[in-house]
Amino acid sequence: MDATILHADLDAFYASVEQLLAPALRGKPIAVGGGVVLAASYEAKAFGVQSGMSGRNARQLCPQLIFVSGHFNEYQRLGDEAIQIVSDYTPLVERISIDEAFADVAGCTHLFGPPAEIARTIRRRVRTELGLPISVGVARTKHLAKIASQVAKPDGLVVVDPVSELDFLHDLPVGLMWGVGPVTQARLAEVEVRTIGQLAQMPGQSLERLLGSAAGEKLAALSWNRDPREIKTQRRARSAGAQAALGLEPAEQRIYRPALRHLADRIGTRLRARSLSGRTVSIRVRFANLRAVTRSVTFDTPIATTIVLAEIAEGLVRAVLAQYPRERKISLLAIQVSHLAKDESVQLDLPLGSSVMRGAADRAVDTIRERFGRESIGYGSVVLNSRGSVPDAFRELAEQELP
DNA sequence: TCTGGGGTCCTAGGACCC
DNA sequence: TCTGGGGTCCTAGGACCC
Repeated sequence: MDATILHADLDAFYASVEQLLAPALRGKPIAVGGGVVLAASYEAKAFGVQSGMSGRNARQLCPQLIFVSGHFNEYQRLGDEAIQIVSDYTPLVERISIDEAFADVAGCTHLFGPPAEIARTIRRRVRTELGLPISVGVARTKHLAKIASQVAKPDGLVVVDPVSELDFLHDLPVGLMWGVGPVTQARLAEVEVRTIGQLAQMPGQSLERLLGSAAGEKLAALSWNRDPREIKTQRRARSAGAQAALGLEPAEQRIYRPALRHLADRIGTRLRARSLSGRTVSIRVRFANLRAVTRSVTFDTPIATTIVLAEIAEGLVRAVLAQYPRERKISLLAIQVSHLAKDESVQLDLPLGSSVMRGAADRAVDTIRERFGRESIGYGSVVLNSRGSVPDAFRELAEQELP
């Protein structure tokens, strides 16, 4: 089998877009965001600045760091255009996020040349047409292609020849593997496993004892480059959620009620726009000490109505707070809706009643927003504009396309 | 290094059914 | 009164990814 899987990944995407838009920022350490670093340029990463980090910490690591507020619409547009360039060569494209996609070019090499040639063309076009650096990995499997693009960064191309796959793979650190994060890495380090080759040498049983059966089995297979995953052009959303960091607020109804309504509103709008609804509603409450508790309920009938979602969530939050009476402050609230299903005939067979009225009210709000914008009507963002909050535009970028 | 917001998948225990 | 085994679903928590 040939190496026909490409993994294309825009480098330090948000930061690169900012440097593209403002040439004065090129070559300088910059961070998108303010209170929180949403993205960092390579120059900033060299100082240890990472996304997710608080702005204060980032500034400590890199005093000359330049903060810029994001051009979120540009991220969406340029991300779409980059993926479009990949799609010019094959319909088998699996978009992973705004700035990253897999592609299988097996069926189009007769038109465009060998995979490595296609990868070079994509990189050249993204550079000349969009002005952005993109790294590409080419290999026989998705996992290896993804690792290859990481190794290729920044602004590089790595092609893994099928005859030397294991030579390439086995010297690399385990942290490059899909599914190995800080916890797994630490557990492996305890048994002196640091490279993928060392992982491959571990007996399957001890690996499964260390990491659990699913993870152990998966990593064992990946370490020998056995990756059964195929390119999925369509993926089905399994949940939709929203969360808000509150800074630190009293655990009182006047705080959590409007916050939950706002979150329920965000989720409800997205679900209804796709005719989706979900049977399970989960909430998450994080206390002052960052300990988080989740509660969920599952119903026979699916839900997508804002006010129903909000009321269920509020009930769950109240139950949590009653269970932890000593926790007087909360730092985060979240709602998730899962067990999603497409609504075929939403209200048709429901008896007339309050839920129908509520659904109608939601659709009216949805319509008004389509016409006049999201801010024109709805639940105020009362508590949500406090310290830790992030622009709505950024949230929208993070949302997965619901099918 | 105490950190935002969007997700996916896995595990372990318990309820319940056959 | 004590006892099996398999399967499915739900819940709570956690690891991981971008």
